[in-house]
Amino acid sequence: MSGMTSGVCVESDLSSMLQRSSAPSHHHPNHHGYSGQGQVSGLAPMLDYTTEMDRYRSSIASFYKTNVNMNMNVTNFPQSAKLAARLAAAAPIFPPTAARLGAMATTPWGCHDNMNMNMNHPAAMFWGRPKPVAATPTHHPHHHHHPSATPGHMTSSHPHSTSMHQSSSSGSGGGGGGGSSDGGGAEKHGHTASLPVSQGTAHHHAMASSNGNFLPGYSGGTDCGVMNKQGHTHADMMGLSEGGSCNGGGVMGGSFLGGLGLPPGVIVMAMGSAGGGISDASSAFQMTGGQRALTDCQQHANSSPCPSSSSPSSSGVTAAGVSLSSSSSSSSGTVAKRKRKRCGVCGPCRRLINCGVCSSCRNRKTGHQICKFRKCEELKKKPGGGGGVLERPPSVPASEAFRWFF
DNA sequence: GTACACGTCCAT
DNA sequence: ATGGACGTGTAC
Repeated sequence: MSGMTSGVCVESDLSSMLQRSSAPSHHHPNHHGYSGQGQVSGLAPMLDYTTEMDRYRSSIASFYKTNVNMNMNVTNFPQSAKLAARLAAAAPIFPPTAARLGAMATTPWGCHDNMNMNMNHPAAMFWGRPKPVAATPTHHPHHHHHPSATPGHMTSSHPHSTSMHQSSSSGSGGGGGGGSSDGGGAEKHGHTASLPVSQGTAHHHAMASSNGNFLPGYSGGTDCGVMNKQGHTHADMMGLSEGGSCNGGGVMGGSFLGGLGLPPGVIVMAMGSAGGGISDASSAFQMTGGQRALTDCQQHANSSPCPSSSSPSSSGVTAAGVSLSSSSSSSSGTVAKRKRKRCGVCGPCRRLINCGVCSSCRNRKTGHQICKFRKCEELKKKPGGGGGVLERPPSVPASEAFRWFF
């Protein structure tokens, strides 16, 4: 951010300079100790110009760097990104609209920028054109953006740094277990590699950012494979993104917008599954999610295709997501605060074997914790999570279900 | 009863 | 803020 800020700042500086090129006085005494003193009134402008240009260039560079590293610079456009995401999620059938709206949302926002340029909007709008928000609607062609993953992905997913950490250290170890190798090592690699904006489609990032749930072991033949084809393994591959995964919304936007990608029919069908074809999705979950996949649905009761109705296994769980089980405390009217369960569909959940090297594995007896690499993404988040009714609608269900179709 | 794993507390 | 230890709920 600082880089961006400076970039903006410089830009204004430069523009102002250009406007009054001959003006000996500068309003940036900080940058040039002598400039403000008018000692070399004749050369000062020239020197300043040069230095300013240098700074200008470097700033631009840093700005780009920052943006790219920020995962499509979404963080710069949280509002629009969210909006777009929501729209996409809300009206998945018409992603173009959502996308467009998302883009629109961006525009005014940038224009609203205050004089302080806190948010660097001007700069973002100008320099960031190739990526950000536009990102939401534009480069969907290839990657699938997860509605929730988009905003704040980088930050929120950072908790992962932990696992990433481990993966790198234990690296092969983590994946070693199932030969899943977890791409721990490839992670960083992906980041640096995808820096250039020149890549027609910044799919690497988007992909990665949205993805996350994919452990190499599972990634085979899945939608996200697109990325693999690129030969890049993104940092988030370890299952970073919250509920990441190549989600439906993004995919749809992409396929519809770009006209490429998956057959519309398939997409529609997939989305339908999230709501109507629940059974399909759930079965998929069951297949790979493990025995608990079904019961886990209690977490997503709000928006997910919880197969509770069809799964007797989930004893005390109800469609409302509220525990009616006689067991737990719900002594009076207070909603029981049941233990959350694994979502069963995220990357970690789908992982079947323990790494055997993480602290949890090593201290299994005393730690009572599940392998770090198997720790459900959902459980890593705060329990409350703000209800997440709108914030991240179908983080797992819809998107995850979607995934199974590719 | 046992094993597993989530939630919480506490140390760093 | 992060990670470890422990209590305890849940499933078998």
